[in-house]
Amino acid sequence: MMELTRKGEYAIRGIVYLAQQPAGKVSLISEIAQATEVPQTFLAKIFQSFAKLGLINSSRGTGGGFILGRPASSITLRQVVEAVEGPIMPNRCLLGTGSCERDGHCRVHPVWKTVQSHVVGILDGVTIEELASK
Amino acid sequence: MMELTRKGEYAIRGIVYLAQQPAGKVSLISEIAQATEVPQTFLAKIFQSFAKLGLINSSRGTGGGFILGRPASSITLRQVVEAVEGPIMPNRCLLGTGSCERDGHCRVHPVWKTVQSHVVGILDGVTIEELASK
DNA sequence: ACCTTTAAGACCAGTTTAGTCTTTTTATAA
DNA sequence: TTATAAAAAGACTAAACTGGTCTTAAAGGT
Ligand code: SF4
Ligand code: SF4
Repeated sequence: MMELTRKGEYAIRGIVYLAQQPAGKVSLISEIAQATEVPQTFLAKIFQSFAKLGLINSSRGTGGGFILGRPASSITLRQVVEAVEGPIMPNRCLLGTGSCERDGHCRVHPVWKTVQSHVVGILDGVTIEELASK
Repeated sequence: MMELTRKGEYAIRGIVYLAQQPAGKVSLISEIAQATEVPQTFLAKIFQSFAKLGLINSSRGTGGGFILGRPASSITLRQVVEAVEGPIMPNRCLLGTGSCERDGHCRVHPVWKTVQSHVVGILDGVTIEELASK
């Protein structure tokens, strides 16, 4: 239960690799894919999601590639995971009112809410900078 | 991310219903399915998993049905969820050594371990008795 | 015998996962 | 201005998983 998909795992590996590069260095997707042992075309998709959210900046053409969009210390593990896997949501009823007609009197509902806030708290407490340090 | 499946949701509803019945009362799968708004044949499968683990007792024939296998206070939400969804496992590398060759130096690994232990702790801290009280 | 009830397992449509492949766009360099 | 380099976009796919259904078998009661 609650397993991270390959996409999430690869996403973390990819952005951590970026954070480990010297400041200002632009990395090619081919280079990142090889270093992180992730299929290149799949990683490219993942990085597109990051770029849309501003987590990384991309540039095309000769000398192009990827670079962190903001300091590694301001990117949390939660942001990376949610960028590719969607919000952390242990049960459907946490989305909003009306998603389950039982949620008024349901005793299980608050348990899932607790789980959600704990997991969010843990992942928000870890930055990519911390993960990148060796 | 981390969403409980229908099977897990239905499993909880079903066993909580059983716990809400008067002591000694045997419930039919048709009755439970109707009360919990779960497809009957699907719920039957779920209850088979419970029976194998001893969480509930089943008997066939006239007068048969399902009854809790042990006190609701000694069944935790974790046991119920894991019975149908498998172990709580945020990432593959938590299964055992060797599942990821990076786990020695990996900084992400301990984060998933923390997530796992928190979620397990929360779900183990909730009994079906608590969920069944009205 | 006959009826009731769960057990077991085959089956299935739809969705998601984990990618691949091709074409297009943008940027640099000769 | 042409060639080259690189990411972006999107179509496509096989395999697995989800959320069930259906049929037959087994066990128990009358
Ligand atoms: S029954 Fe309770 S836990 Fe289940 S979806 Fe509804 S509100 Fe959430
Ligand atoms: S978190 Fe680290 S140890 Fe776990 S699968 Fe990812 S790289 Fe491997």
